[in-house]
Amino acid sequence: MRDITTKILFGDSREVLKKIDNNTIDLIVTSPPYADRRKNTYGGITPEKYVEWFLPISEQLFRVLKPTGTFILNIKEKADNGERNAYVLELILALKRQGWLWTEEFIWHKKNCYPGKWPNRFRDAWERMLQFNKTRDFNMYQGAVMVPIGDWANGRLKNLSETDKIRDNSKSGSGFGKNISNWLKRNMVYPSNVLQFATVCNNKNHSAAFPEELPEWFIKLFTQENDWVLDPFLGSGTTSEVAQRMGRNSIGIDIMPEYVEMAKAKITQKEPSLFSHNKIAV
Amino acid sequence: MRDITTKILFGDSREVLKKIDNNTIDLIVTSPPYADRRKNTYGGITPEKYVEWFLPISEQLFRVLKPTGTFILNIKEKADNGERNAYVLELILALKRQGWLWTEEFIWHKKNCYPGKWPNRFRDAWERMLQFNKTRDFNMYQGAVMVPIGDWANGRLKNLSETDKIRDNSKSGSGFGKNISNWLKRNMVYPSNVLQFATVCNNKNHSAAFPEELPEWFIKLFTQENDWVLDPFLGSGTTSEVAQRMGRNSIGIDIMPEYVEMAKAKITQKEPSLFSHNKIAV
DNA sequence: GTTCCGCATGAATCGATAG
DNA sequence: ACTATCGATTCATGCGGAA
Repeated sequence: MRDITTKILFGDSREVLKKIDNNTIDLIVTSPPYADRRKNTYGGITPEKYVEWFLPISEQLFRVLKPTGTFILNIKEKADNGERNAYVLELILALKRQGWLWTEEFIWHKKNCYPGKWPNRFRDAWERMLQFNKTRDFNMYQGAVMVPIGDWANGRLKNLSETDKIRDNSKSGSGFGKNISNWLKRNMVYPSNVLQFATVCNNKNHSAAFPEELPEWFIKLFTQENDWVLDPFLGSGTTSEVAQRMGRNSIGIDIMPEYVEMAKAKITQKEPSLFSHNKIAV
Repeated sequence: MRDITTKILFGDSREVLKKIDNNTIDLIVTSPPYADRRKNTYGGITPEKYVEWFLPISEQLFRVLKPTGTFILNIKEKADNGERNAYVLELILALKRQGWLWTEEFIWHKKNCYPGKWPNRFRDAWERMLQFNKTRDFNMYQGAVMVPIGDWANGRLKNLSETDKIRDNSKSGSGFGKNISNWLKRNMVYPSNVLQFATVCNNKNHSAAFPEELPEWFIKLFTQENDWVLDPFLGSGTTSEVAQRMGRNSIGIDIMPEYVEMAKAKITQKEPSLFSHNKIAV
C-alpha cells in the first residue's frame, strides 16, 4: 500500500472546494446540515433557501469529481405542520438540471431511530442516500459489498419449492434469466438498495450521527485503495477516519473549528502506531 | 356487523369516479400503473405524460374523499437509461399544488426479493407508499397496527415479570385481571414508517402484484369497520378482497375487463358460505 | 473472562404556552 | 395572527459496571 493522504480542511466548502483540482475525486460521500436542523452548530438553512444554498456547492462537487466518480448525498426532509417538506424533491430536480444523473436512491433504514408517536404519524425510521453521477460509466465494485447468504437464504431460499425455481425461470421479467437455484450454491449474495444500519448513540463526549458502516459501505462499493474520497461536510470526522482505515486518500472539510479539531484528533491518534505509513496533511 | 357492500366497477377511473358522491370515502389505497416506455404493459403511460394523466384522476379522488380520509399511493420510478426517472417527484409536487397535503412517505421494504444485480445497480427492494390528506385532522387508528416489542425488552421483562406472572396466574381464576391489558400494551409498540412485507410471487395475471398485507395494514390504520375503501386501479382485486374480509365497504375500479372478472370472482367466491351477510353490488 | 442489566440518548414531532 | 420555546412522548442500542 502506498502512502495515504488524509487532509482535514477548515472553512466554508463553497470556498475551500475551489482549491481542489478538476476531476480528481473518486467518491463524494456527505451528510450536509439538513434544513432547519442543527441550528446551534451550523447556520440553520431554511427549507425555502436550501436549494439556492446547495447549488454552488454541488457545482464545485461536479467539477472536482472524476467522470467515473460517484456523489452520495445523505439527507431527509422533516415533518412540518403535519406535512413533509418537499425541499429535498426540489433539490433532486435542481441537481438534475445542473447536469447530475440521479442514478439511484438507496434507503438507509435506521433500526434504532428516535422514539415517539404522535396523533398523525409514526417514528421516522429512514433517510435518503441519493446517488448522483456525472456519466453513466462510473466505477462500481459490487463484489466488495456482498453479504453472507445466511440471513437472506434462511428466510427465503430454503423454502423454495421446485415449482418456484422453474416458474421464475419461465417468467421473463426484464430479460434477466434469474435461475434461483444458482444462488443456492453460492455463499455470498449481492445486497439490495435498502441498507440497515443502527445510528450511533453512545454515552461518550461526542456522538457521530453518521454510523461508520455507512461511509464504509459506499467507500467499498465505489472506490479502490488509493482512490480519493471527499466529504465537504465532515462533521466529527467519520468519513476521514473510515477512509484512512480503508487505505483511501481523503479530504474532509468543515466550517466548525471544534469539529475540525475533533476530526484531526481522530486521524492523528492512530497515525504513529497503526498507520505509520500514512501521511497526514492538514 | 352491518351488511358490507363490495362494488367492482368496470371502466376508466377518469369517468367512473364521477359517479361517486362528494366526501364519501374514508381511504383510497391504490397502486396505479407505473410509467413505462414499453407500451405493451398495462397502462402504457410514458413518464413525460404521467403527471398530466394522473391529475384529473387525483382531482376526482380529492372530491370523493372525506375531509378525515386518507389517500395512499403506491408507486416507484423505474431506472431508465441508467437513471431514476423523476416523474414521481414531479407528481408529488403537482399533487401538493392540487391541494393535497403530503403527510408522509412510508417505505415498503420488500424483504424477500431475489438478490440480483445489474452493471450499475443492485436489486430494487423498496417502493414508495405516499400518504396524502385533505386536512391535518384525518382519522388514524394507531393502536390497530401495533407490533410485538423488540427482543431487547424480553430480557428486561424477565426480572419484573416474576412477580407479575404469579399475580396474573392467580387472578386468572377470578375473571379478567385488570392488568392484562396494560401488560399486553407493554409487549406491543408502535411501528415506524418502514414497512417490511414479503412480495407476492403467485400472481401471474397482474403485473403489479400487491401483497395482501399492504392494503390490510393501511385499512387497519386509517379505517374502522363499515368505513368505505376505494381503489381506482383495482387490478386483480386484492384491495376489494381484503376490505371485504375486514368488514369494510369498498369500491374497486379497473379498465381491463379480465381484471374486473377476476376481482368479481374473488369476491363472490366467498360470498355464499363465509360472507352470507355481505351484499355484492356490481 | 463472560453474561447480564441499568441507563443515557439519538438529524423527531406535536400541541400548548409565551412573547 | 404569527413565531419561538418547552414539555411530553417513546424505543433500540451500546457502554460500563456488576454478578
